[in-house]
Amino acid sequence: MPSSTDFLAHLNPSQRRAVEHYCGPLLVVAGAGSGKTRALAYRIANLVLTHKVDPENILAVTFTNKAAREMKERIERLFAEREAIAKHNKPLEALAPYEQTKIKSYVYKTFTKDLWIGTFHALCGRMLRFDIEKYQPPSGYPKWNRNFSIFDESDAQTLVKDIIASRNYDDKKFDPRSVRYAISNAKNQGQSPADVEREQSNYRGRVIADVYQEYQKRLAENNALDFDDLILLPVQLFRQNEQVLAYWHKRFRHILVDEYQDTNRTQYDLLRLLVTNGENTRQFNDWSYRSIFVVGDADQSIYSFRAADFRILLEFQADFGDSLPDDDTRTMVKLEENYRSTANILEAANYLIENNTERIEKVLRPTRGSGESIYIYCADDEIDEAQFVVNQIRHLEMNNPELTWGSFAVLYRTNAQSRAIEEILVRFGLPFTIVGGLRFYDRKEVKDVLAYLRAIANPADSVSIKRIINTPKRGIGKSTIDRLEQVAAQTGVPLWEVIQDETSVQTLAGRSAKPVIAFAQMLQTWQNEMDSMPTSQLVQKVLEDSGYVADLKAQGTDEAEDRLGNVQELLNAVLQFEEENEETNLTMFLANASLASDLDKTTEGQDKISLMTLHSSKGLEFPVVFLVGVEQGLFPNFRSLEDPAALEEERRLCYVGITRAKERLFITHARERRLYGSREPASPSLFLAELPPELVLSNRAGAVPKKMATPIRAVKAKRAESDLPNTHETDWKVGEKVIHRTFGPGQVTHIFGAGNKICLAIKFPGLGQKIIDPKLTSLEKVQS
DNA sequence: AGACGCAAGGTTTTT
DNA sequence: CCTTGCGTCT
Repeated sequence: MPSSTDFLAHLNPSQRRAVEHYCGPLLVVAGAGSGKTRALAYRIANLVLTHKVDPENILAVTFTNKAAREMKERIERLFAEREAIAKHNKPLEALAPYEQTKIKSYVYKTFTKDLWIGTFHALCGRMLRFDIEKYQPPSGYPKWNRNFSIFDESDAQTLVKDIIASRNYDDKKFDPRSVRYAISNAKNQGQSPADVEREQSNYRGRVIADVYQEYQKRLAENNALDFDDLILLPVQLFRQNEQVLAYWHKRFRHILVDEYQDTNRTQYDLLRLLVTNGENTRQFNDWSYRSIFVVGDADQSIYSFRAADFRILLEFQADFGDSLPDDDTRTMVKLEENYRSTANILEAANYLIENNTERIEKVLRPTRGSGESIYIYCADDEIDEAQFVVNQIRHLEMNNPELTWGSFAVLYRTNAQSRAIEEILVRFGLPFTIVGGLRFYDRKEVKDVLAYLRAIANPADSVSIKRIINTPKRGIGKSTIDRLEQVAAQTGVPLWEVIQDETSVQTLAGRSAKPVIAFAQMLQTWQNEMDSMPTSQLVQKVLEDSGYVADLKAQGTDEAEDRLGNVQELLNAVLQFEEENEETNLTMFLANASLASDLDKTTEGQDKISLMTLHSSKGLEFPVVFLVGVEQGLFPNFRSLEDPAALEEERRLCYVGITRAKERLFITHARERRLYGSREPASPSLFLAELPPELVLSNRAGAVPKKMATPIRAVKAKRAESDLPNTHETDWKVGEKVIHRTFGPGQVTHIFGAGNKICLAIKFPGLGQKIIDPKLTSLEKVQS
């Protein structure tokens, strides 16, 4: 009979140390591709299996919903495998489907159901559904209740804009975006409006504090929270209510946090409160049956603009640990073995990140062969760049049977850069998908339907009511809405109650009274029905009763057709949510929808070329990666050029990009780029100069003697490929001697491909074998 | 109340 | 260049 800890055998010593950690603090410094997700999943399994920890006592924080889902699946699989062996002495997949299902449902009921795994926001939202009514808001604010709405960024933005307008602040001086940003920042540092005013005691500080305070009051009046509140409110609640804190402290004895470098102050405060039960002592040391286990990589901290602070990671040992130096400490483990990328790619990444000052010393150790060189392509402009990328993809896909479209990723600094690439991909008819961009839940029609649902679940949500009161058109105009709202504000009665009162509506709305009353009645009917039918059924009813779908159908345009499709997709999302979760209700679905992101949908198995920003690529990996637009001012972005800390963050972003590649990495930059319409000259990014030259091939002048750096220009000149010298299969013979402009003399050992789509394997004395495409690199034949 | 036209502004964005 | 938002016109 295999022991319950058999799975530990596959781990390297560092991973094993991490996974076997039981009580006390542990910082796992995990480089890219070092198996950290695995370590997290295994440790959770090990806590339950070896240390008999009740799953209820485990809290695991991930950075995306997708990561949470994958973690759950991984743990479920681990348990199921073990269960299969224990019960039937066979691996899981050797069992009949019926037995497999039985085991999986047993595993779910006894282990994974009670684990709390999710993002900070999802987990805090869940805690608040229990305890938000115990929170005492500042005086003058109404209390929140468990049906609270979650306002997304655009809701928040609109609210700030309204407030700035209503208080007659100059919106030139106080751009709603930057004010919203300042408020968000304050919340993420745990600062109240008063704190903001104290810290910034000039006019601007006073205005921001004033808007912040009013903003918070309006959120309370709408029984709504923004993303930041989801974390901040539990922190404040824990500080004001010992019993509530004690409950959660006792419950979550083992806390695990992934991507710890991206934690902000408020999230840190939350963790600290949960771990220490609010003890003030700097050195908390009652670690019986308790642990805090964080995993992160300061070199991959790329969200400081969202108030993430990787110094929290750097300070972990001072906060929770023994503060001993690296070699002696028992509270830090480094995972440095990389299982993802070739040695060349890793060396380039290591070499680049060495240029940063603020970091924990760490190198990625390769476990694989050296692989291909990194190729840097200097393009004429963004169109040439896109052509190069697409040509390379077609060429590689054709000549490497193991590569499919899904093996390729194109990564860029800004979303706008996807355009040029898209156009060329469309022209060649290649399948691709753009990850990120406009979220499904941000589409107008989806937001409309969600606003209906929010208004039903949370009548206090006036923002949602205003959104839908005249959508579709019911003849309720702006002036009517303004009047109703004014009365609501002046009498302190929520908008929802004002429109419920027929006599008030009659006097206020005049001609529009009828439709307002009809709307209010419709809303009330839905509210009464909400608990007596499944959410999916309610949604269907709302879509019909409201006339929303009928209105879209009546429009009959292509756009309306698209929107109908999205509305249908939303209904599918409700159905799927009901299937995946045992007990669901409207509020739970809405919370889920508010916290969902475009990055959560799985792209695996789609077999499409992925286009995304560098930020979105974190945590992913691809056999072939193209890093495009690597130019000074674009990447690093011009806003970072003056600020050393910001520049280091850009460098980490570059590091993230490089380490996404498993087999091959291409980096491109253009001499000239269209920017807001005009053509701007562009120069290569300083990061290019920070890559080890001996690992890089390039068509650029400067990297090599000038006169030889020409062959790619020939492609540019629209010459047929067959016209290029020495690019056809028949031009080459195994054993031929050549001179490469970077590697020097070498000998051809293999010819791959056929016709003019070929690659040569060339052995360079002292450098080993490299695979070279004669179309991309100048090779001089040596007569022997 | 709604459509249309012009002006302004445009890093990244897990939640 | 392209999107978004606001203001004016009907």
